[in-house]
Amino acid sequence: MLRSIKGLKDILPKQTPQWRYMETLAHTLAAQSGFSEIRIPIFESTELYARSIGGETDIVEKEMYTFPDRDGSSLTLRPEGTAGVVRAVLEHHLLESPSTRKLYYLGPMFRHERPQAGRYRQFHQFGVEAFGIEDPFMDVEVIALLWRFFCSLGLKDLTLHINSIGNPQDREHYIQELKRFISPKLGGICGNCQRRFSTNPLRILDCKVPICQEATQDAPTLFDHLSPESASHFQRILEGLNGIDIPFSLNYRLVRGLDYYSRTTFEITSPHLGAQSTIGAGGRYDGLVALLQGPSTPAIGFAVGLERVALLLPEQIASPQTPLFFVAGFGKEAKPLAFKLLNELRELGIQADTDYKSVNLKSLLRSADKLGAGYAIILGDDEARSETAIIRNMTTKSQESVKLKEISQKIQSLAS
RNA sequence: GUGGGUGUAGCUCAGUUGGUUAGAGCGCCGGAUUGUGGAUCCGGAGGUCGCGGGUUCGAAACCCGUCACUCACCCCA
Repeated sequence: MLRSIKGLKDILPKQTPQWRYMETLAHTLAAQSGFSEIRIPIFESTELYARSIGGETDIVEKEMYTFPDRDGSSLTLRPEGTAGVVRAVLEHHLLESPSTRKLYYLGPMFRHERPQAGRYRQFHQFGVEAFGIEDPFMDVEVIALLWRFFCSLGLKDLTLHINSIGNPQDREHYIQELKRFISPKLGGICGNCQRRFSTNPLRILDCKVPICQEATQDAPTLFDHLSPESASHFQRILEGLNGIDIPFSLNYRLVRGLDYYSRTTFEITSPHLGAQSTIGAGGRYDGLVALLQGPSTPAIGFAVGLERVALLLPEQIASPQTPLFFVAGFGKEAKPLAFKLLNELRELGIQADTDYKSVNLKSLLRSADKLGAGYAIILGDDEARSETAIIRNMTTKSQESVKLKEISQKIQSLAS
């Protein structure tokens, strides 16, 4: 049997109502907060991602779907949304107008990772980006939007983790300090962390191996090495969150995996998921626009992993529906008339269906029942001869005979 | 990339220390008075037991390999 590609998932009819629910809410809440939708391509030049995400990161080193175009240039399926948005913003001069400085997107991303609960090779993100504002209230606004999105979906037991990783200079100083601290303990930490010591020392802080956690227990914190500007910026964000009653957990060990992050970083986790418990995360990336040869522009954003959110949603999403009219036409004479009626109902905007597989009244009504029809329109040869049809209410079982000429009008009044 | 777990009907799963026609529930189709659904009862269809090899008189079961799925490491949304 032909199967889908590893790590790619079909979203089946049973699940699509959940997805529509999430997507609708994303559009609504983003628009409420003044974000405009942007739709960017699904692949870009490899260089864009390599430069913005960082050449040393796992994403760029081993997770990108990279392929040559016909002319030999290297293209990559987008592994995240921010880089493409920044590229588009610069290409179309969107920073010039206040109305296009706050953007959001929704769509699939691609990373070649080993699939796992809540981790797929094609996954969907809802993300926002706000450009040009350094004010801490902007950080709070973005976090508040993320928080509101999850609360509106009814998600429970969430934790907002927040930290400031400072500006690049702060981090440089801190990394030196951290290395000095860990250096004498190097023999006593896990092999992974020994490797990280030279590649990405910050990551040692959030290693889950007990011996590493113990070794870094009294390590200096990045928080204590923030420049006065970064520290006060961060302080004002925390005050802002308190001011609007968003609970948070300070997590001095929260590091982000992409190179472009600076200062504020945050993530929201759920205890009901497996190892991949982060459902939304983001932070500032004040240096990225300039890195991509734009004007020096502060920016902040987040991304939500929609598959992970879907895992937390109840299976049944109640969607208010208009009643379904099931047209049960059978018999040589009646069937064409029934089809005509079916089509007419649809033209009128009424939800109507039938089942061509069922040939007698019994099986037609069974189908009507299985489809959850509110009414069945019974039209057999007897009715055809008298130019009538029977409207049967499937819940009350009451039914009445109606002239074909008047039936669509009658149905219209029942449908509303 | 590394490790663990699991592969039997459309779905969820039984299947005894290896033993002859591989089962159940749900779902699907049909019947129970000719043109009236759901409940009940009865019947039916549907399976190369993931695939390949081996052990054996005999393998769904044991062994080896392989593939797929899955969870975890890693990483991240």
